[in-house]
Amino acid sequence: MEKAEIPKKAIYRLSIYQRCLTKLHENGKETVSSSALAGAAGVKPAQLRRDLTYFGQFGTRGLGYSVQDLRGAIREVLGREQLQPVALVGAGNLGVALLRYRGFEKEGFEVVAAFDSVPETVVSRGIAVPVYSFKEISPFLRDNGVKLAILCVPGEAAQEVTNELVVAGVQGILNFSPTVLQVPGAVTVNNVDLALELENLSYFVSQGEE
Amino acid sequence: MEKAEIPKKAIYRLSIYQRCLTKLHENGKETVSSSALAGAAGVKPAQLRRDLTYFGQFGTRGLGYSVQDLRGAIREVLGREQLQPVALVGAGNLGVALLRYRGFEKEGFEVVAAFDSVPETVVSRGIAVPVYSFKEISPFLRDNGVKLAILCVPGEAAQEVTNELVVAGVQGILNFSPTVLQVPGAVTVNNVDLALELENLSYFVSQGEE
DNA sequence: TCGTGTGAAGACGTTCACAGCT
DNA sequence: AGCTGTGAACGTCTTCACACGA
Repeated sequence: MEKAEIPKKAIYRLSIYQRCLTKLHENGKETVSSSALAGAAGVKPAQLRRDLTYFGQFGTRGLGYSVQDLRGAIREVLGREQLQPVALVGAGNLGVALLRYRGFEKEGFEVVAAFDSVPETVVSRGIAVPVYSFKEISPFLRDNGVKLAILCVPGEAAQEVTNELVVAGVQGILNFSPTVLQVPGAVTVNNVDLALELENLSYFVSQGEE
Repeated sequence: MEKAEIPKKAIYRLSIYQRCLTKLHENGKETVSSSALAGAAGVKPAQLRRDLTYFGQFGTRGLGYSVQDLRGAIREVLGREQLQPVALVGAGNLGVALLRYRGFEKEGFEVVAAFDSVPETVVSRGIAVPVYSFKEISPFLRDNGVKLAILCVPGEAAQEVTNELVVAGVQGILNFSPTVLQVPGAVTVNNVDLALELENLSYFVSQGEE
């Protein structure tokens, strides 16, 4: 992997650029300048150009970028060429909430299965996804080539379940549990910690009072 | 505000340190060294010490930190001395999911009200929080001194609703909508973008295949 | 001339390494 | 002796400013 020098934040911004490009595309725009696109994405033009050059040269000097082409290029970089299957592990309060939410599917991810330690207890109202026991994790993920997992188990169980996911071949984990996960270098963990985010806001709110 | 030089990431780490301290406290530990606490939090000892010195001196040289005292100090820094009321705006799929989740309350935040453009349509099963119309946002938030909001409206409505929240005195917004919000400098926005996180993982997963 | 691509500078955050207190 | 607190070095990301091509 010779791309070690790409900032992780740049990958996030790539997704944002893509959204903006989609909007431009829907509005019939065919080309866009770095300043226009950067403005829409909430970054500086130089940053946008730098981010893109991590992956190649996509623009035409004096003209800008082709909305169509750039969109395709970013999609390819992000590995979103084909639909990615996702497993959801831990169908407790938050897990079921996310299953009901289904916002992932709109964005091109398919939650193909859910797993819970006690699958029978999962209230299945409004859930279109099958719920299996933890025992099925390894065989199912392997057989279906699932490489992405959404982890919503309680903090105490998180590491243990994670180990199982890693053995089953999962390479990316979206971790909603309040636990710092230990994983091999080849596995990526993105943490979404709702309590942490609120606590963080709390700090800035109390700042303002002084 | 003379604390402009504190990295935002440091505030997040503070929350993590606090969780570790709580665990240590429950285990009856009275003091802890920077290396032990840093290990539990998944950071380097020097980073932990640096983070703490942004806010003062809490340790004893040759000895370490008092678990109890440090916990109190961090709590104070984070502005978590008293219960913070939170409003949830946008009771669609995700909004209702989060109301059902109730994981915030465990961590000391109270969701005091929800708002929706069509409050009548909100399925109230399992929701203990009153749902009001958007019109009520300003008076309610003002009267109840709510300074934190969780925003779960669709992307198109996000900026408009945000403006209203800002006028109503909200200073911190946890934004689940896929929109880059424009807010005055005194307002903090933390973005939680589930699709973005999955897309990001998708990049790293496809990296591994090459 | 216009806007991209990029070397160089700058800002920011992290880590080192050790001075200094207990 | 042990561990914190911190100046200084380092690495990383961002921004500038301009050369270069369309």
